[in-house]
Amino acid sequence: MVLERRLDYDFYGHPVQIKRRARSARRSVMEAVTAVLGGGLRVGVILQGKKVRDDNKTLLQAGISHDNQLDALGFTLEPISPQSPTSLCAADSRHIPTADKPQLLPRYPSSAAIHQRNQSCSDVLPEHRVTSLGNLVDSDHDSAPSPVKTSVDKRLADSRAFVTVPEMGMQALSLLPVPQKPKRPETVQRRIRRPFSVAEVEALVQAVEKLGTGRWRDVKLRAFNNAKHRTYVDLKDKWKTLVHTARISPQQRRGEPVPQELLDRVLTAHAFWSQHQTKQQLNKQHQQQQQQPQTCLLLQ
DNA sequence: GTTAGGG
DNA sequence: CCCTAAC
Repeated sequence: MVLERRLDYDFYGHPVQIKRRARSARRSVMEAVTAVLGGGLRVGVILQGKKVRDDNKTLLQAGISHDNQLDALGFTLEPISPQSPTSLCAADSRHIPTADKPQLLPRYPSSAAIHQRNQSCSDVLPEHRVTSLGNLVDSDHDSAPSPVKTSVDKRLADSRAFVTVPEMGMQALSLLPVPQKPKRPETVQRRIRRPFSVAEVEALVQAVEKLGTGRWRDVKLRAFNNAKHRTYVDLKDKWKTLVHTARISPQQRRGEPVPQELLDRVLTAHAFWSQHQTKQQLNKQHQQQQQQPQTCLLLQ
């Protein structure tokens, strides 16, 4: 179910169409609601007098029986704790400057979100050197400054309002109008961009040369086990761009130049493992074709 | 949770 | 980087 389409932008400011599905819906709703309320409130859900904290838990897990009517639905509006680290890192301001007043619209609607995303709040990374061929890429200085753990226990005490809506059923609630166009859909926290250093590229190339292009989990564990901000998906993506970079003319490349020697190794490894994958697929097909007659014989 | 690709 | 269908 495609909920909406919004304009996003890639690194170079080119508009990109992104399909947003149910998984992203909750973030959007939270942003819209908080925007309407002025950005100074957080929204909690209350069912049958019990506060629903963990969205991943079922109502039953939250201690709420399901055999009752969902007529005891309510919500809380609480001020965001002033202790919450609402400050943003410098690298976070990627959005186009407008007349908006960011101070009135905190990027983080909840402290939980802050804890999830704080990792991205480190600034430009200092360059680090490769010391050995093993786990050369570490992330000690990459990891973001540890956030201040705000106590969430006093949130209930800070509640300013508690409203129940017994008349409103689930259906009506789901139809509550949501602002069609939040001022800045871009408010969805996105990981800060962290260009791969030459050292990282070196580590990636060496790992792929050894493991191939279909085991990114292992590549991550092998060469980026200490780089928390580099997921195996990131490594897969980086390899893709490396192959592309190696194929285009040096004049078209941007960013910190990658030594040609590395790019050559990229192409070599890419070619090698491509054939490797093709061979394996052929073997697979041959095995299947050879098994077919056997099963036929067995059936006869 | 991983892989693999398009966006 | 993000998003997600497939596995």
